[in-house]
Amino acid sequence: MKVEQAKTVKAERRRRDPERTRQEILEVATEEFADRGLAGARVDEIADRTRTTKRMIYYYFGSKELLYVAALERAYEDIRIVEESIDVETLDPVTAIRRLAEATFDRHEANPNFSRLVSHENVQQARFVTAARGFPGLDRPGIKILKQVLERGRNEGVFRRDVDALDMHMLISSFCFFRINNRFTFAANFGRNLVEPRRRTAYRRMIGDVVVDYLTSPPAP
Amino acid sequence: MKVEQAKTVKAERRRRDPERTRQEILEVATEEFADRGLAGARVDEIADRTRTTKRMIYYYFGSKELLYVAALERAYEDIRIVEESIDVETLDPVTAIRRLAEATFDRHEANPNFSRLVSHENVQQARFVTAARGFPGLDRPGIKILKQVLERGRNEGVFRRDVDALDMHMLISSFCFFRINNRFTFAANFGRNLVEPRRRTAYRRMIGDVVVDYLTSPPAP
DNA sequence: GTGGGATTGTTCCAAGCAGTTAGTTGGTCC
DNA sequence: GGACCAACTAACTGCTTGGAACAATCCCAC
Repeated sequence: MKVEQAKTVKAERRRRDPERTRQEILEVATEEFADRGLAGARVDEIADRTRTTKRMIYYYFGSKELLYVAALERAYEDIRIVEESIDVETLDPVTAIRRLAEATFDRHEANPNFSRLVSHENVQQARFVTAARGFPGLDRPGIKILKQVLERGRNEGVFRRDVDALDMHMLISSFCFFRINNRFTFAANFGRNLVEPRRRTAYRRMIGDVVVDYLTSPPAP
Repeated sequence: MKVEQAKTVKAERRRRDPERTRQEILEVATEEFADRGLAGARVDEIADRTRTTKRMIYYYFGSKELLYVAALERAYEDIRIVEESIDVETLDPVTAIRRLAEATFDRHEANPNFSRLVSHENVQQARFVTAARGFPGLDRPGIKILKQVLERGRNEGVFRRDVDALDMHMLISSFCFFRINNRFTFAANFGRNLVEPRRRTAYRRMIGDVVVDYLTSPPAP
């Protein structure tokens, strides 16, 4: 079915469009690498699922590794774009932090390939995230916003003082990441589908509650 | 250096010891698979790092995949052993849940290869955790304990009522898992080493606080 | 139009790798 | 002391796969 389609499209081509070819390779590669990792992915397979040939992959990206890095970079960019769409400044800190948590939650949900690529990276000790110097922005804008909100909360006396922005980011990310990334083994081990639409809202609220409850509790002596 | 050592040991051998050979293969394989995943791992490499040969791997385990499954199974067993060492029954619910969170935290810290293997599994959609039917115990004992503690807390009126044991397990695991598993990309992106001994205690307390604060807050209307 | 750089297609190869074949050795039981 | 078998070794095989060679074709500037 899919193959048939692909073939049909393939037939009516031979119009030049470098940008589109590049994009298409990148898209297929992202999926393939997310699926199987750098070692598991097959360049031939990527080529077959594209409207172009293996030659083009090497023409545009040079090597399998460089293609992988390109896919990684794109994934990081994609996930960062949504970041600043919240008008955090006008909200009270408690609502603001909840919104931020929910935004992270949605982002992970919308971009499952991101988690999987990151997973692969970690498994090989972030060899390529580290290697690609000048890697897109380091997520910093998101952290800055977080920092501001935390500070306002502390100044207003509603947030505890013993957490910083990176800790908060970690708490939020871990929950969102785990829910997407580990849904398979979780389902296999406990028979619960973490991603089920029915549960989505509940978990979204849950991470919001977790964050708010934690931040608004006084630290233990 | 390492190679030298290995060679020396290799020289003084040819004593038969099947059980030990099996164990040694399994140990090296666990590391190799955790490092590189099923696709990335090399059977030759595993053999080289053992005091035995590739043929033995096939002799004892049959195939690369079966060896992988064996390693996975062992990892799950290892992580489950520590589980019941807490005398949760005698503690008040708040302390008990904190202890449970800390135990999970310690377990992940002590067993980083577990997280990595699980990560690989998820990346390939838990093909093998699912395949190996009768997979060791489904973590259930841990969940049962959690359930009891939550129930007692609810009965005593200190815990909120809108969370169940699996949700709690997920919240706790996600934090502990992320800290170990994503430490590399986190360090690369934010320059913070999550695993640094200096921070260990802080994060251990943090997950305890998070859990307790969340559970003891009244749910939003 | 046409020359030449930018793209795309086809074919092949050498290395890498899972898995095998064919045999050897050590130990145990009689 | 030798028969038998589980445990072991080494060398090999054939397939897969990243990558490169070598053309062919397109299309824009002039």
